[in-house]
Amino acid sequence: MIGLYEVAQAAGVSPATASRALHRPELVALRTRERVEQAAQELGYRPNVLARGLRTRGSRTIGLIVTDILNPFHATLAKGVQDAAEAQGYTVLMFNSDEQPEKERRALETLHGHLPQGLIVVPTANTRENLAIVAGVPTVELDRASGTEHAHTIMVDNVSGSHEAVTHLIGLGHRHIGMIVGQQDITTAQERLQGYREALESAGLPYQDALVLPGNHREADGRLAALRLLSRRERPTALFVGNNEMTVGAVLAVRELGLEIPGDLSVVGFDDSRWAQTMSPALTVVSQPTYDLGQIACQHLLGLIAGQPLPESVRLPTRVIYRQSTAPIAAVRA
Amino acid sequence: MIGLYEVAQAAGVSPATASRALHRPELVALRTRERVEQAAQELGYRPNVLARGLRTRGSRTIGLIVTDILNPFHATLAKGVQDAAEAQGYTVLMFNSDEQPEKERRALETLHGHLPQGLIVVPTANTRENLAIVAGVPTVELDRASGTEHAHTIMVDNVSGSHEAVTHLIGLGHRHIGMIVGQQDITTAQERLQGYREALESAGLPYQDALVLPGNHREADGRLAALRLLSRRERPTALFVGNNEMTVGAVLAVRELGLEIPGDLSVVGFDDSRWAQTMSPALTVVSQPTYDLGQIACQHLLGLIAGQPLPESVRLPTRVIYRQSTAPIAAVRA
DNA sequence: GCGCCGACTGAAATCGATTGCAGTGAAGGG
DNA sequence: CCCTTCACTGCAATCGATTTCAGTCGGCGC
Repeated sequence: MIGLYEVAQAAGVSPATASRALHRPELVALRTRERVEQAAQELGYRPNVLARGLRTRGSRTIGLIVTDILNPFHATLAKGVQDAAEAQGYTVLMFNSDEQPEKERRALETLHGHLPQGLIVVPTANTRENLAIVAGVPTVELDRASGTEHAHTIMVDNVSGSHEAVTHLIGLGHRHIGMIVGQQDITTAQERLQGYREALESAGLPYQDALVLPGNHREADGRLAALRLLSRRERPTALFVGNNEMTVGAVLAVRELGLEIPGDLSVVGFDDSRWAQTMSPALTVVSQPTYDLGQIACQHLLGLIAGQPLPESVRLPTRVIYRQSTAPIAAVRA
Repeated sequence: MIGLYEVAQAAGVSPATASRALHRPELVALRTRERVEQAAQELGYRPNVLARGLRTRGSRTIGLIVTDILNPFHATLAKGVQDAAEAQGYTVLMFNSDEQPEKERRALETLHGHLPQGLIVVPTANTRENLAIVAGVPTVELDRASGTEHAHTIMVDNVSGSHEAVTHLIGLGHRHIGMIVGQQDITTAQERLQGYREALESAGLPYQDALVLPGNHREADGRLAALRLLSRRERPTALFVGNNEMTVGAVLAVRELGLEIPGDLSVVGFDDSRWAQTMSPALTVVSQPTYDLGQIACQHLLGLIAGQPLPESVRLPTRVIYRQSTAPIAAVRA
């Protein structure tokens, strides 16, 4: 392994000078610096991040914990974070919590040993307690809030997105609008439900508990919830699903039941995806600036690390994309 | 920060003994060990991975470079690798090359500084040269081969999968079978094309260059290639697409042209996905044991690190999943 | 009772990079 | 011509964990 020592030898200086030449150029004579730089170049010197991190307590590493890398939403977040980190010379240590607080805890413990300079986490139900493990490390919560006081959060405007989507359905004449929503221990699910309720309220429609079914964020849950909801005597004419995975399940359930979209049922999903774009009919969705969310979270974190004053909460806008899965209720009645 | 020193103090021993107590228990008296363990527990001691890695040159870290984390295939590989690594107490440093040799090189350089104990890479076109950066580090090539001599590779049986898929189409009576295939600088693309050729040959059908169009692995390329192929005077009656992303593009192109699947055209894709399962009609595909591929690659690598003798090349089987996107040609003629 | 063995423990070196402090030499001012 | 100053460089300590080597101490055999 080529170490600083070898470079120093080759350049005929001490390791101390070599070190300075490479990252504090102003402290070293020009000629010396050039010799060192050339030696480093020729030998293919790469600093040992471990040694440097140990000494400076600054590993130029940040941690990222997402809940499910197989979910394209999270994969996109991760890419946003990574790209932003790489642009600033930071390395990302990524972990999956699979939505399990216990796995999240283990990930945080592992991470802690790597002395990360910052942390981005998509919280699970227990994140507030788990974060104690990395107390003192600048942290940004992404997509959801853990409830920790004064935590920095980067989220989207779930309430508005949800509100707009449901208002759209109401505008099409729908009065019985079902919702499949995530567990209420997660802020995104709470907020999306809130948007649904507020939209109904704005339109003077009653909120019916029976039309709202919870699911555990995954496809299978979405399918079961949709099957139940659509088997009711008085079937909803529209369905709003609170996340991307459950939307897939819900659409499959609709097909199983032999219902036509949007003829028998209008459907709106939360979070756009290639699947939503290419299924037929293409799905109307509340889209989120997912990649930006990741990038901004990372930039925000790097700002925190640098000690910049930053707002505690950032909300990015959501936007409804109108496609072919929603239609006026008239079509149904006809 | 709680270091080994603090633990040692609390237990009334030297750091040396504390260190041994925690990971070489047989060298320490039982009572001492218990005191140290309890102290570590109470103080919430977590070893500093940097210091340990520096000293032992074994960071219990492996590197992973995939070409596109947004591609569910790669995300699944990554998850397989991560799960296997975590099970053995290894941490994964993941990078994206975005199919760009230059980004791959940078990733390798960064990785090198982290002294990984092993490396798993999905090669790009230049990997053979780039790997010089981490010479000496046990490396496993995943999904593709870089061409490096004596490299360890974990791949699927592309030739068979491709062969079986095309033979299936031939069996349905298809004689003009188009193929959209990746750039030939990547082994998977070469092998899939080879399977296509061999299947034709086995059936005594001629290979027609004009029916095979290359694409750069992405959706847009698949779409363009399909548009070209399907606009020919003598339109193919079946289409075999060599990877998942291009398949999406191809299917979109088919829709644009107003063709029915499988009525006007049978389609087979390579690599299963949720999209393939839920599009209508559901897509016939050559499926790969993607998650296993990642897991096995990781286990293989950990085996190499441990110095086990292992075969240089591992091939996992592919399997054709017959769904609704393929039909007898009779239906077309009728 | 003496000596030896073995089980444990601790001091100190080590990994590689960084950095406070001190030292060197040359230049410049008086 | 001497002293100060400043630019530059090197020594050595440091980060935290591991590991070699050299003890220490009790116990056991003879």
